[in-house]
Amino acid sequence: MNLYQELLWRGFIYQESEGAREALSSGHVTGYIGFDPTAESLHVGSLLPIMGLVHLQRHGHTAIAVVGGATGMIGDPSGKSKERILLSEDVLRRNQEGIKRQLERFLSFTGENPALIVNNYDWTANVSIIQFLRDIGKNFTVNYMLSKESVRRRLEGEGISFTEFSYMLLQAYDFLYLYDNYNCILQMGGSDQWGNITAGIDLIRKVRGGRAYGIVFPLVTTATGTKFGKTEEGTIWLDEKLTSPYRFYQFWINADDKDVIKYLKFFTLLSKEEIDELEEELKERPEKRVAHKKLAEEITRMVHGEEGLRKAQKATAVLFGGSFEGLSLKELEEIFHHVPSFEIQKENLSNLTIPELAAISGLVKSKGEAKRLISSGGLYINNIKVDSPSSKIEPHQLIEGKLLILRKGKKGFLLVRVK
RNA sequence: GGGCAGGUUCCAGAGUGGCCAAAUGGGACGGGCUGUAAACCCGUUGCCGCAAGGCUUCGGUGGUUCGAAUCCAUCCCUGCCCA
Repeated sequence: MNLYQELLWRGFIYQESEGAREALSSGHVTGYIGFDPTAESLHVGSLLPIMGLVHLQRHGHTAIAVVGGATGMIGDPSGKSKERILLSEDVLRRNQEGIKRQLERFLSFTGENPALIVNNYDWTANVSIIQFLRDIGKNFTVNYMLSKESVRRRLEGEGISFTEFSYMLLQAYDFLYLYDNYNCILQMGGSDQWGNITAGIDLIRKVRGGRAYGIVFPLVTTATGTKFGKTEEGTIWLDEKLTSPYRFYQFWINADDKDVIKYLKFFTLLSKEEIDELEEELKERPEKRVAHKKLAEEITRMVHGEEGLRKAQKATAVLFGGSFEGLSLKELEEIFHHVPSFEIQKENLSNLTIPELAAISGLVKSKGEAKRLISSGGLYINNIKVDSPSSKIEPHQLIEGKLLILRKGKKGFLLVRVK
C-alpha cells in the first residue's frame, strides 16, 4: 500500500488537487503541514494533520512540520466567523516552543529519514512590505482572493480586516519558499485550508512554472454533532499539564460507537486487518467496548507514553470499578495523580458545608450549583452520594486523615488534600 | 466624512419605562435507562440565601425618572449604503 492508498482507506482524503494521486504514488515526495501557535499546546483537533505527517514519514517521504511563527501573528480567517484578537509576541513565542515539543513526539527528527521542523517566521520576518507586495501580491488579483470561501463568508458576515485578508498570501509564500528551498511539492491540512493551499499551488505555478499538490483532510466530526475535541471539561489538549493522561484516555473511551472505527483509522497506526477485527468485535459484543479501549490505549500511548497510559488505565479501573475502600492513601494518590486537586487546612475544612467545599475547591462554580447538584443526586464524596446540602465533612470520612475524593456526576473527580 | 441598522445573560435571539435575572431555541450540567455509548425521558442553567428576600448583569460613561436592558447625551465597536 503506498501513501496515497493508505491515506485513502483511512479516510484522510477529503479533497485533493489535480495530480496529487500520481505524485504520491510515484517516487519520493516532500510534504508539509503548518501549525499556527494560537495556543500553548496542540489539541486533539490537530491530531489528524499530525498523523498526516506521520504517514508521510512512515512511507519514506520527507515530512516538514511548519510552525507558524509568522502566520500566527496574522490570524487565519479560515473557518472563523469572527476577526481574532492578535496574540502578543511573548505568547506566540511560548506557544511555538510548546508546539514544537509536541510535534517532536510524533515524528522522528533523526535517523535515516528525518522529518524537519521549521518556523515560517525565519523566512518571513525580514521580507519588506514593498518586496512582498511586488513579489507575491502582484500574482494575486483581489477578485481571486475574494472568491475564497474563507473570505466570502466573512464578507457576508462581520467583515474582515486587511490583516486577515492577507493571510492566504503569507501561506502561499510559505509553500513557495519550501518549494524553492526544500523541493517541497505537497501541502496538506484541514479542509478549511483548501483555499490557502491552492493559493500556494497557484503561486508556485505562476512564478516558477512548477507543479505542486495539495490534499486536505476531512473535518473530524462526532456522531452526535458536537464539536470534536471538546468535553464538559473543555478542550482535550495534548499537553499533560492541560489535560491529564487520565482524562485524555477517558475522552477516547467515551467515543460514540458510531465514531470509534473512524477514529481508529484516523488516529492510530493499527493495520487494516486489526481495525477490521475490532469492527467485527464492536458489532458482535458492543458492551465489551474492545474497540474503544484499543483506541484510547493506542492514542494515549502515543501522546503520553507507556507510563502515562499505565496510570490512566489504572485510574480508570479503580474509578469505574466501584468502591475504592481498602485502598491505601498511597495507592489513591497514585491513581488520582492526574486528577485535579485542591488543598485545604484541616481547621478550615471543618467550618465548611459540603456545598461550600465543592464551590471553593472548583468542582462546581458556585454554592448554588452544588446545592442543585445534591438535590438531583449528583454529588459524591468518596463515591458515596451526598444527600443533604447542609451536611459537613465528618473526620471519619477523611481517608487516612488526609484525603477526600469529590465526584460530580459519573465522571467528574476532584481530590481534596487536607493539610 | 455622511446616512441607516445594530451591540442583551455560554450562543442564537425576544424584550423597548415598573409584571425582567430578563421569553424561546440551542448548548451545557445533573438524574433515569444502558455498555463510562447513542436515542429517549425528567430536572437545572447570574451570585448569596433553607426561605422570604437581597445583590450584580443587558457595549462604556454620564444624565432624566420614585423606578431604565428599555428614554436622553456622549464615546467605543460592528454591519450595510453613499462619498
